[in-house]
Amino acid sequence: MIRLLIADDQALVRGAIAALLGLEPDIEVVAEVGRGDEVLAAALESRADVALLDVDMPGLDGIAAAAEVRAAAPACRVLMVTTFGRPGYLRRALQAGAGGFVVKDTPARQLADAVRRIHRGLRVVDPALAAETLTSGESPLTGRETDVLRAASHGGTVASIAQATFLSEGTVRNYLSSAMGKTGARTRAEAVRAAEDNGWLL
Amino acid sequence: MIRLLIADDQALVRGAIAALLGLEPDIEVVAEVGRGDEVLAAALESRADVALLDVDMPGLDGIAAAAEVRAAAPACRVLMVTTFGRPGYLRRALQAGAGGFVVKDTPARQLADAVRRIHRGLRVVDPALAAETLTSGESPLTGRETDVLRAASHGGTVASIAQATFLSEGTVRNYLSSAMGKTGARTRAEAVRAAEDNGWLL
DNA sequence: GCACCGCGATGACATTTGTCATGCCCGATA
DNA sequence: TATCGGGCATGACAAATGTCATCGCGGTGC
Repeated sequence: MIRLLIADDQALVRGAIAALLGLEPDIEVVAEVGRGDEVLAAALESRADVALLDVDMPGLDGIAAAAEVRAAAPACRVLMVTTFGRPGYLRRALQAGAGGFVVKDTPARQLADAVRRIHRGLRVVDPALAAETLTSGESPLTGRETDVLRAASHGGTVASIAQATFLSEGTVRNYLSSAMGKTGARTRAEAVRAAEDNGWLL
Repeated sequence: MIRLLIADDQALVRGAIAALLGLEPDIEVVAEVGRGDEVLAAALESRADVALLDVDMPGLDGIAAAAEVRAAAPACRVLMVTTFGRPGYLRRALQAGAGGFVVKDTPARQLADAVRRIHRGLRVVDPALAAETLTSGESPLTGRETDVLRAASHGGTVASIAQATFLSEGTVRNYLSSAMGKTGARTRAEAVRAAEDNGWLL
């Protein structure tokens, strides 16, 4: 019997996945949570064998939650599930100790198999996403560039970004410019979008 | 027996919801599709009583699909499901003939009840979202303002927006400026975000 | 008919943004 | 140690963006 923990912020999806996997004879759903910062406690208390974690969650994102689980409950393996197949997500999830990574538009019947593979210690990675990750490479953005771009992602002015990052306005413009160069964007908004699509802002 | 059609672009979610509702004794899932432009044909062919439609789908968005279904298969009632509780979505969904509207973070067990209510011709609307919709009001944006803002939502320059909308650059700047005024935004990107959050760009 | 309103357009203007040359600091390397 | 390179920071300058006043056109409604 595989003891499974499910973490997803959308209650409907969480419950539906629980119902789907609950139909499997060898899987038992022992915990369901809707926030990243509740994952670890639930994993410990329920003694789950496998944790199915969504990347986008309030409180703590799924990748950080995966790292927590791997550190404090090494017996519990992690399978990440996400809506967005972003190269950077896959890379960081695996670095955080996740055993697998699937996107939400994979066929439903494959999910149970993925859980079983993870439980046996095997790796499960979407092949297309893996290829994309390998070709896209790691983030070319430097630390401050990432900070500034993340601050810019809400759409504010340079002045507000400068305040948020404790930098001079000129410096902010500089980092934005350099980030735009590296992403091939002609606009700040394009750069933000490109970086988000690659998962470089986490 | 309620004959149910499920439309959602994420195969995993679609399958999981099918599994969840398939457990109900009085519900039978008779069709599953992953694109908006496949909804109508599937509804007709499967003679579904209720269509469960996600808003975000490729091909044709769920609201347009709902209008199609109501026009060509009036016997099939529509329940919209969405990730984002945007005021404008609810308004337009109901105008398109949907009988109900639920967000994906409602508890899973309520979904079956919602389907039954819809089947009986009742209305199902998330109360919090309804309140937000009523207070936020209809879109204050004029047609062209919406067009320009939508074209701007990808982050391009004024020149590219002008090309895409067949307008002069000055005119584009004017519409952007006026949209920014109406949304209370200080930046084009902020205006885009505000309009998206309200569902005004659909 | 006439006022009104949304749409499309223009040009001038002040601000904001993006680009560039430059300098500092620190760690790596010859 | 001397030098090099990369990340970090700044200010000046050019280009783009946002703002404003104004105009003509075509419907709508009184």
